[in-house]
Amino acid sequence: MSLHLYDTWTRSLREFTPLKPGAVGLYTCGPTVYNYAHIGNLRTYLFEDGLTRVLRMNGYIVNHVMNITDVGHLVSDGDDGEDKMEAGSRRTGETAWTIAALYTEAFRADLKSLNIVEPTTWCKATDHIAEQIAFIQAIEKKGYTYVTSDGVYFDTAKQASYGHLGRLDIAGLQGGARVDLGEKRNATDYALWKFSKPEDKRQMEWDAPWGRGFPGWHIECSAMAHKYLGEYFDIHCGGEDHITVHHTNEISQSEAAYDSRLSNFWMHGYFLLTNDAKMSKSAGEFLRVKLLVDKGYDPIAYRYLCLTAHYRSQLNFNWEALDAAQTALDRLRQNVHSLGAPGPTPNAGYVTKFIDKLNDDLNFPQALALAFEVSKSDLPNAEKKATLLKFDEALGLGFANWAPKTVDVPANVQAVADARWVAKNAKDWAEADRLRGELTALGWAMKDGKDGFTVTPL
RNA sequence: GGCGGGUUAGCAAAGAGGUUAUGCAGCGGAUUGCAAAUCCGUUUAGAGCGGUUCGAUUCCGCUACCCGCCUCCA
Repeated sequence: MSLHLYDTWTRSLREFTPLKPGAVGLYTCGPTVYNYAHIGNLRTYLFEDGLTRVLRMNGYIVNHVMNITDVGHLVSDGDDGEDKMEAGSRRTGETAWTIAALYTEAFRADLKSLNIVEPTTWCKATDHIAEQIAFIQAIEKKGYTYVTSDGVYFDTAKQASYGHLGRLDIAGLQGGARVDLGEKRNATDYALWKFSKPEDKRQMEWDAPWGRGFPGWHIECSAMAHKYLGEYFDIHCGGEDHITVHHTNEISQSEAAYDSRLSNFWMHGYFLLTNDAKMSKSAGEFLRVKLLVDKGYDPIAYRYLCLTAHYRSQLNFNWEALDAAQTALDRLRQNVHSLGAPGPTPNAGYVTKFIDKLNDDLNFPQALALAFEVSKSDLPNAEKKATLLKFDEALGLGFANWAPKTVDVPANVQAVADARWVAKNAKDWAEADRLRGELTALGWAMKDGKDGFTVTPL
């Protein structure tokens, strides 16, 4: 089947056809680099990585743009909280610029550890201040802005189309508003430009026609997506939380400036839950890839775990599930490795079936199940291997480069093992068992094979 | 308060109106001097109540519970 993707804009599955034949313009909302990414954040990037891999498998050239938010993202409460970068700076004593560089590098290392293909273009908000100011001016020219004592705001009441993506019920919103409006005219109005307060002594601030300050959060994505992908491109992605506010406002800005809803498809990855609650940076558990590694897991096991659930379902993380993923991954890799050299062509029937599953809105759980079916099938080894390597172009589990870990065996351990092998072959079971005990005491396990043995640390 | 999603076996999690999801764990067997690994087989399902249907875990309704967004957020 041809590629079908779920579009949040229409709330339905739609056939994907690129706006320009053969090429796909993709924008994915990147991290705010004020802290490390947790594995919940990374689930969304894994979903987007799966998407780009499937697009490429369908033969498209993907122009993937991801932003780095290094300014303007406020800590709390609507539009009057503290800037996250400045807060991070105060917390650590480093400059805001150093913080941004540090966490950007950490983020890229996390992506790499999960075998996520990097975007073709990275763009930083602070490198595009001029574009953002120009974008705000375009919106201003159309008459959608107003100025308060603390910034320039978008007047959402003037935009009849506002809120379609999130299916916002504006009246209902106002009834339950939890945030003080301040000088904002409407609950849904949002900041385009914020003025520096003299007492804040900001490290990141710029001159603009309305006054010295910094850009609002939503404007960076609209401005940079516009710059790198044009007024209307194929797919825009982010986490499910972006549906009602961030993406709604990106669309709002773009419709105001140049009458475009920015992207043909809007896709959203759903949250990772821990203990049946959202994992968040501001509260509760904060699991980083580093913690998984410290606990002895391969980061790819986390990737595997994410593949077992559909991107539009929330995934409930627990350690038992990660254990299961690690074990399954190890066995699958070992199996693929043991198949030897791949043949020239994968099995066409299985590949078609595989792509069909992925083309049905990225059904990775079923695609993965198919990988197990192939692994257990009676295809010749070379063809089986070629097929599974082909699958891995989408799965990204790194089959091609994986090999069992080789360990250096200390000479004394090797000597005991050799002695036990001799005893075993002489059917001297008492001696063989005694030497096995000796190896255990040394911290090593010995596994007998048909023609030899292996020793591994316990 | 408004809007949206969910409830599947021990755990995680899919599809499909009637035919084994899958993985991990468990259990049984083969193999092994014993182990380990591997292979084969296999037990546990679909919140409750009602409706539609020859047939529903799958469609519809109600109830209960859970989660997300509406506020920084992946």
